Amino acid sequence: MISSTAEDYLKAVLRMEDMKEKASTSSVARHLEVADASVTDMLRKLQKAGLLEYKPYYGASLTKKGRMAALRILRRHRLIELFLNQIMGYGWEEVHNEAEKLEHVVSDFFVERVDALLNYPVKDPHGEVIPDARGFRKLDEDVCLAEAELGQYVIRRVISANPQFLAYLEKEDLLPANAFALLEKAPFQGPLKLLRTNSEVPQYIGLEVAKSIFVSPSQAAAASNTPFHSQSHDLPPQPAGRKHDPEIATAVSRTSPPEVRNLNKKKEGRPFKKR
Amino acid sequence: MISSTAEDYLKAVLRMEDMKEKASTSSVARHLEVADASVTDMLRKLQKAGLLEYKPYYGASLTKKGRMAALRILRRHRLIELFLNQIMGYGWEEVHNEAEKLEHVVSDFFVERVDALLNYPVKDPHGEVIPDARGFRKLDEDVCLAEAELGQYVIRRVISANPQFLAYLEKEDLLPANAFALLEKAPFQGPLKLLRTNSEVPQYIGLEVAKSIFVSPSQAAAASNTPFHSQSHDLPPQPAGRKHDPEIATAVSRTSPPEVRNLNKKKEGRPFKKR
DNA sequence: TTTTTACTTTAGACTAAACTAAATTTTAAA
DNA sequence: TTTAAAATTTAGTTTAGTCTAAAGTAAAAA
Repeated sequence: MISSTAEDYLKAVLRMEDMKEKASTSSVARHLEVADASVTDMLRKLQKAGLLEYKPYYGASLTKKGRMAALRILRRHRLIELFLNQIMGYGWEEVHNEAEKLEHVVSDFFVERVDALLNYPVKDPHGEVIPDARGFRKLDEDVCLAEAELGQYVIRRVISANPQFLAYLEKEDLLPANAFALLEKAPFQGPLKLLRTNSEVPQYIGLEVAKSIFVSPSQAAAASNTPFHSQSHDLPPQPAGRKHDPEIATAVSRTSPPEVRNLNKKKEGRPFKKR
Repeated sequence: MISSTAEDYLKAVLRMEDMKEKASTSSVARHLEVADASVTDMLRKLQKAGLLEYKPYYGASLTKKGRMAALRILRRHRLIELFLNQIMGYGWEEVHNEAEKLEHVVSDFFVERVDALLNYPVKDPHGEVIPDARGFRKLDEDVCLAEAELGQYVIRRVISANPQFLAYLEKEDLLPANAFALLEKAPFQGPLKLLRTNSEVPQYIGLEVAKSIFVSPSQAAAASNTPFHSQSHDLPPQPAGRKHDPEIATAVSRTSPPEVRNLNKKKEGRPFKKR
């Protein structure tokens, strides 16, 4: 049995591998807000359990077994986030912390129930892809807005667990699946000038904000309306080399949208954001 | 902060006090399936925290503070059970174990969301009363079927966490709110002969089974249809002596029934029981 | 090459929650 | 009233997860 603490470590290593960063002791420590020494300890335990390879002074990398365990938690986390948002009436900025707890506790039955209830969604409220039950996932091709050229874009995902930050983005209507034009980038870490599609007034956001937003170019009017279901044109061309990578899922067409309940949020009156 | 382990201890003591049993070290240990010595340890800690009075060799009793904490968990447990049953499509025999985990983990916001989603229910799927947010609860007047006289009854609650046992009761259609006549009681721990209202064939259940079922006499056709909402005639006459007992709730009339989703259960095909 | 800095590991200790075994207190029986 | 049995507490361990302080390693700067 993997403890929920261990699950958090695996998740952190997976996140870093996804970002193509080295999973060093200190970066894991920073992620989990524990002391470096605690990480060394745990990495050794996880290696003993066959969940990752760990070479002293060179950091860790997940084994197949560890990768599956991490993807299992990632799936739970993202399904639960969507569940909280769509069924329980949470705001998108509120889902992360609750999901962080539930993901370790809930039964597999619960998770599969949620999956069915939401009609087998492919993305969570932040635009992140939900791995399927076997750990497959189709990763979007996107770029960080902070590094993007001028042009037309669709927001793919937003990487942040900070409720205030997410609430700000919601206020600015910078949510996954929304389209906009990047008009200007001021020099010297200056702000970006954006124009949302179907909006007249341009808006300005700081570079730090842009660093958390990932986008893909929107050719013509191809922008998808919902972040929750894949469109076939989302599929990147299958790269040639990697035949059996469990994370490149075969395209599955999914149908009807999830049954969305229109609930109000806790500070009543504020209507539930329709996306 | 009260640990979830501590919460389990408080819940166990509350259950015993409800049953008018002494909360002795060994009985708590039996309930929680831990060693007696562990209980001694924990009771002392809980006393230090002001949650219960504990006299060595004579057992424990909850303080006001401890009682509130225990009722809070009880409320969570029962709301979550109903939530799993009504919204997540769990069978009534499946809800207990999942609720046992979730009750410690979920935020207050989640609990209040559930309460609202279920339209402020007063009973859980087993017929147990759900304390309100301030710890008030109106306890049903019921008797154990094993000790009941012959006559007409309504099932009030079923006390068991055993899924097989609960599945058996479901098969026999002995569920909270169902009405029946007790026709015979065979001597020497013999079986009971019942006739369910609107049924032709009598059924026989063992005395052990009857010990888990709590009933109240049904005068005429006064049987309530749903276990989830209080009927004003459920209210027992307010006892004279105890003016400020926080557990005797003032009667609150509650309206529309909860929105029930008709979901199928996991071993698909088996339709969700309508009550 | 040497030194400094940043990162990593080791060692030792702490807390919470559990356990077992032995000692003590209470209760019930002779 | 004494004694045996049952219940409870005490004492000493164990395990998981964390910490701090000190020491070691690697890489960058001088």
